[in-house]
Amino acid sequence: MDLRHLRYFIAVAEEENIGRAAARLHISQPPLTRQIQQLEEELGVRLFTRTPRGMELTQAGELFLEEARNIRSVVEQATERTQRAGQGKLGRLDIAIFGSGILGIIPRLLLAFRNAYPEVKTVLHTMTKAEQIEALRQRRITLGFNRMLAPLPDLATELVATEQLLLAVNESHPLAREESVSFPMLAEHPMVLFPTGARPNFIDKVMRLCEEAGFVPQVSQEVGDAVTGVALVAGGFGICLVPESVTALTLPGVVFRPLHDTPPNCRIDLSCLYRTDDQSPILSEFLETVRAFRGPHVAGHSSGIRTETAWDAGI
Amino acid sequence: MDLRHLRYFIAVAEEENIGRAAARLHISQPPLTRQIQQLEEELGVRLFTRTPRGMELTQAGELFLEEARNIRSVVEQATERTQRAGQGKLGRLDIAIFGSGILGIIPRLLLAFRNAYPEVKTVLHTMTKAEQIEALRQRRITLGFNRMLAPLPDLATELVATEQLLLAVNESHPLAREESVSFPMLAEHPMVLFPTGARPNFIDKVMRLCEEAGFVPQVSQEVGDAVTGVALVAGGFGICLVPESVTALTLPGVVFRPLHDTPPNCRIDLSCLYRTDDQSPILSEFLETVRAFRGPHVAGHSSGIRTETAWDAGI
DNA sequence: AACCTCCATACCTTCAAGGTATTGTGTTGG
DNA sequence: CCAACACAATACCTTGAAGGTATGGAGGTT
Repeated sequence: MDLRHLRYFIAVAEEENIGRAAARLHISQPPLTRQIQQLEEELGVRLFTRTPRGMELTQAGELFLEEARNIRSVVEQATERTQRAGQGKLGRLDIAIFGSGILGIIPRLLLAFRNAYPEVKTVLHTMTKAEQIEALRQRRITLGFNRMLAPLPDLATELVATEQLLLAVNESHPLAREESVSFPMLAEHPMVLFPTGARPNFIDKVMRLCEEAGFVPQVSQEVGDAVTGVALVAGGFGICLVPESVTALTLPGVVFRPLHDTPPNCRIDLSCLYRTDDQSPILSEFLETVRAFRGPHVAGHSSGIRTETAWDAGI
Repeated sequence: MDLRHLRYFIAVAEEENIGRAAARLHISQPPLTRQIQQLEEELGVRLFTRTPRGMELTQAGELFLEEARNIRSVVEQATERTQRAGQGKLGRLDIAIFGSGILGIIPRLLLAFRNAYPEVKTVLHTMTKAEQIEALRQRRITLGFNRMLAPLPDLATELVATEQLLLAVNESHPLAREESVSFPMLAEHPMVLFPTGARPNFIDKVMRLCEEAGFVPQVSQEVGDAVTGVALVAGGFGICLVPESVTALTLPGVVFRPLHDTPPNCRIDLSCLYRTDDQSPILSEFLETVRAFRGPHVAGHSSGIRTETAWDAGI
């Protein structure tokens, strides 16, 4: 049995006349007669009683008509859903974020994507950079957000945004009295650094900037993520350089101060990471959303900065 | 798209290898490759990613696999249900019964049929003989139960059973003192007759039997059905001849007495009536059940009596 | 009786599914 | 590093079934 048989059967059942049904199907009458006979033979069931006025459904035929219409609609829905899946409009996207990634840009980006593609279920996983790379290679996730991603042969990156660095200080700290601070002013002040773990990371960036400013920072503590770093600042452990998105987090006693006289590379990137061999249309659509989102939000700061450039600036 | 495409797709998706899938489908590899390409092209969706180790489903392909399996099972169920419908094992049977038909044999017959064909929904309609004939011609019912059915060109009958006649009398009536009664004893006693309506009917039978016994009955009242007749006997309106199945109905003050020295035609038939042109397998199965049921239950009384004979004996 | 309207049958044509042989492309093993 | 292997893709041929035209045959109507 074929879907063609069902289409023909439905037409004959509705027209109650083979000739008219054949016209509707744009075929001639004899083949249609044969297809119906064939269908009846294959099922072993008389679907029509032939009357002088045409074809009349038997009770079994009535039942089969309902079933045939049902099959038709199930097939239609299946193809439609599959096509939407093929266009990246339906499905599932597993995304990894890092610890403080829930602050700032990422949630707004995810919201924009979910509004544009409501039928794509996004699943968030919190992972470190190394875990993200591992998970991408094992295909447990499709995309990861992170900073300072080194180029890898099997993984590609797409810049999402670049952010300013800000100084987080305790309100009782001498530097809190400044409107804004410059790099050399940071020398001699104990500094909280993050994250621990795989290099290169934000620590290297800070170390290099300090070095360029002519000093080596005093490390008071190394911690896992920016949120913990700011919490230590609140506790008086020292000062801490953070990306601007961390200001979304307000802790009592902590104030943020901009940096002045900073070199052009004194910005930190936020990128997403994915398999170069991933052809998933959902990923493509997500990356399109990222590009569209990056335009209005980082224009003037980093528009035109390519993945490679972001990396070069990163270390 | 064809059901063949779905079958092939499922095989390839399950084997993750066109060659093995082709072997499983008993075709060679190249046609299968082409069918899959064709399916992808028609849907406009890549369903597989070709790897050196075989075929791997894309996300859209995973979705389509679920859909394809679903379609397959829907089609299987549709054919199976249609086949059962074609064998008369699934569907609906509209049956008409007459007023007192709910007494006696019919409910037992219907129960037997429902046990044998649990998926056939039987719908009962109470109709007079004339209404049954009309409803059969309009196809509103498939089968009617009645007594004393005259042969009609477009309708056929099947004898279900023959029943004895019994005398229903009030317990205070003189005839109630007899163990059994003979026809001549009925003369002079006012008699309740039924049913009113289309002839020939039970009245004609009773009138003829009285005539053969040499008297014309005194009619005290004509009523619509046996139940009303017996109710009038309870009320003292007179005596009433009824088929034996009416004894299922016990009314206070009414007793039933057998008739003795009765002629062989002093039995009343119960038959079912259906269209001669009705090919419905459900009807055939029902008639088979009737025949099987008639055997053990009326053996010795009327086995071997054909439809025509029943009628001949009826009037 | 002639005609009309159906469906069914006979016979031909064509197109696509299936087969065989082969190529191309990655991966693996010596 | 080359040869062998495994896989899908392509080229080309064969065949079977779907579709077309012409016609038959049955039941009903004027």
